[in-house]
Amino acid sequence: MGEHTFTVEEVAKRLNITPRTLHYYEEMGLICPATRTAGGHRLYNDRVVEKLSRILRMKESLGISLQEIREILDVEDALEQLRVSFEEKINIMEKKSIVDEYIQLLAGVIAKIDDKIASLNEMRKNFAERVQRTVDLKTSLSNEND
Amino acid sequence: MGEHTFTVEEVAKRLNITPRTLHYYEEMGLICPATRTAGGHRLYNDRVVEKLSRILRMKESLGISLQEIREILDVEDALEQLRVSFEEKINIMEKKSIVDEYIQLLAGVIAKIDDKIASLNEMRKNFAERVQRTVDLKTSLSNEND
DNA sequence: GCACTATCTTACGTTAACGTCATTTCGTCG
DNA sequence: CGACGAAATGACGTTAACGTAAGATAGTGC
Repeated sequence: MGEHTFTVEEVAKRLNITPRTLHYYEEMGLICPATRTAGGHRLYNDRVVEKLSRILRMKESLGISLQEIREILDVEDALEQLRVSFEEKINIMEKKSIVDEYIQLLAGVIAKIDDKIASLNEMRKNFAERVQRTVDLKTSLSNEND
Repeated sequence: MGEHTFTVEEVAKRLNITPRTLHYYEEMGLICPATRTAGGHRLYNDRVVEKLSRILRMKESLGISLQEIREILDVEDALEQLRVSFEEKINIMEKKSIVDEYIQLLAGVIAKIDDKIASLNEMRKNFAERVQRTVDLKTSLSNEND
């Protein structure tokens, strides 16, 4: 029952990026391969591919840096650790601090997303108006040869 | 009835950028100052400031390069020329070609905007769910000290 | 076992979008 | 008019996010 794994090239092709990008994201501490072959070749699984596609969406749509993405992922990982070892009696205040940090962070991200959506809607409207005026211009151009 | 003009620093402060950015955008052919003083100091007017804030919005919200922005602005300028000298009997086919090019270009931009908005909405939903789960976790943490 | 292609690691190269001097000239205010 | 803070014009520096090339292994099909 070994889960499905992918080579570097398979992942790259699937996400429409290059192997170099995978290496780079690993250098930056954003991801790490699920495992390696005896010879040292990287093997990824669905979980990592999912994470990667999230990273790419954040980068592309949200336009934030890999550094900022890393901060989000780091807190998420800490949170995951917290869920897994939930029963462990590590300092409760410390747990709460991680949770609060995450909520704060995401609140900021969501606010940013909302701003962006609002701005994009405005731009869309603006561009649509320009297109409309240009279509009108085109119409009047057609009536010019009479 | 000379229109209001602004110095480099005034514009920079107003748009929250640096003078260097203004110089750079001018180098790239994105803008040019309305006029200059006898001594060569740049003077901007409201029109240029408006254009600049559009450029910044495109860059920030749309996340496109200055190069792509320039292409849009170039076609807009050609279109403006066309409106101004509308009566001139320059080749009608040429006019139509400019108009069509602009409509094509903006259609692409608008499509991109729509994609982006859709993607951002998805991400927003995803993040909101994560926040919700984390808030739940926090609640269960509060019940831990009993 | 061998040929051939994919990967690995290391390291230097590249591009966009400015930042940061340095030097010189300009605008203006007492 | 003299000083002093902006502005101009080079020109080199910087950073993020990869690209690219090289030399050495690893994986794979026959």
